[in-house]
Amino acid sequence: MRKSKIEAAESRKRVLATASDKFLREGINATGISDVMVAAGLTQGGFYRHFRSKEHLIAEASAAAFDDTMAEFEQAVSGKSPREAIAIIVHHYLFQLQAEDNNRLCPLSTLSSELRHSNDEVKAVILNGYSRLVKFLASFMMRLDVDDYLGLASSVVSIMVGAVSVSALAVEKDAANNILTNAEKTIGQLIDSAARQARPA
Amino acid sequence: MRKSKIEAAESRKRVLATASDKFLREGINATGISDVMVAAGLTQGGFYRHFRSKEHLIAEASAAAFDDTMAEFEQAVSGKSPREAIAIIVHHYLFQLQAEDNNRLCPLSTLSSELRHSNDEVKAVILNGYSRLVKFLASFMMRLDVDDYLGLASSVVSIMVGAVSVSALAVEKDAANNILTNAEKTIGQLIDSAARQARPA
DNA sequence: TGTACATCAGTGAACGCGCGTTCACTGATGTAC
DNA sequence: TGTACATCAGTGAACGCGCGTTCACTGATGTAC
Repeated sequence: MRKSKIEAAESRKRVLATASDKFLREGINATGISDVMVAAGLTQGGFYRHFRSKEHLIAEASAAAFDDTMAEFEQAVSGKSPREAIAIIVHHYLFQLQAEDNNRLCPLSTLSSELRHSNDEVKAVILNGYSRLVKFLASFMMRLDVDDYLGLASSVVSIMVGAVSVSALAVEKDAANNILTNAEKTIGQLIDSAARQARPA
Repeated sequence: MRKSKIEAAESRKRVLATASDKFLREGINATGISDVMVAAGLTQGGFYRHFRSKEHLIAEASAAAFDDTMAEFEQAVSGKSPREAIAIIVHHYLFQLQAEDNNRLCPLSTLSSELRHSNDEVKAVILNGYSRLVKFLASFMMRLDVDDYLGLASSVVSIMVGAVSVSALAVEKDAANNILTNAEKTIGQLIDSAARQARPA
């Protein structure tokens, strides 16, 4: 039954990707080890060859989710102007649950309250992802000569996370879209006014 | 062992208040029926005299939490000018977890992702609470002649919810305060510019 | 290169535990006469 | 107003279930000679 090191590494990746997907889509508490392993084409007993505990899986799966999200963003904005890049990121982020190919959800919005009581390692992973997103947005704001680009980026991420979190609870689709559209508009105004403020010297 | 109707009603209220507090502070999944009942001075078997299921308790406890939050806000802003009122609400909301007497947390920030997979009744309660908060804020913005007061209020709530959600995951207190302070500053700018825009005719 | 043995990825069953829920019971309260 | 009975708030033990984790085992892979 033993598999080669290459196969084992592939198994690990598959488990991680499956877990990440299931955690984001169905929630951490609702997703059991057995669910993940079976969906990854293995049996639950094998889990502990790859991860010490569910807590460790959560940490690694969250990190992987951020990696994927950031990679997708980086690809989506390549060659775009700072303004376009920001608009693309914001739109992608806000409508991540509405998109048809919604295969990249962000743990910040989707798992926040479920992670509030996990250990510091997991929290650190999530906050690190938050920082990466803030810095990524801030880099484009800097190129727009925004004064406090880190502060603004932080607030923009807060709006996005809040809007996605709340909209995910809306039973009616219109209510969700309304929240997200408002957030997008407000962010647009924030960028405009910060960029305009900075321009005249 | 039977208690009078008055005592029974008091028991129910006590269970509800205890549940609300424990859910917000320790999480819904981490809080068992037995935890709630014992903390309320009863035994777990009695729970089902008052509530049909945990799901129903969650719905009622969330509604109660919103009632309390809104009641506290209304009291805190009585007699204040619209600008002051908004500033007070925003500050109270943002620093709800940092406050020493943090006995009134908002389910929107604290339970969002845990509630994403509950039934429509629970979701409706939460979204209703969201609407109340938005309308409450909007009422003061209207008095500041803000054009799209509902839209702005919606975005302000999104910022607040996002900032509190993310800050709750920060291991270092400075990081949390930074996120919250940025959010507060950005909201201030939004209000200022929306109120200024509206003034000149 | 071929052989002998150790390793270990993966299996499938079992374990212990805590959860939400049910239930038979108690005895004070409420109600009908 | 007093009495007899039904009601039902609360108790405490039990139930069934699913969870995270452990474990003995298998047999292909890796390694040492």
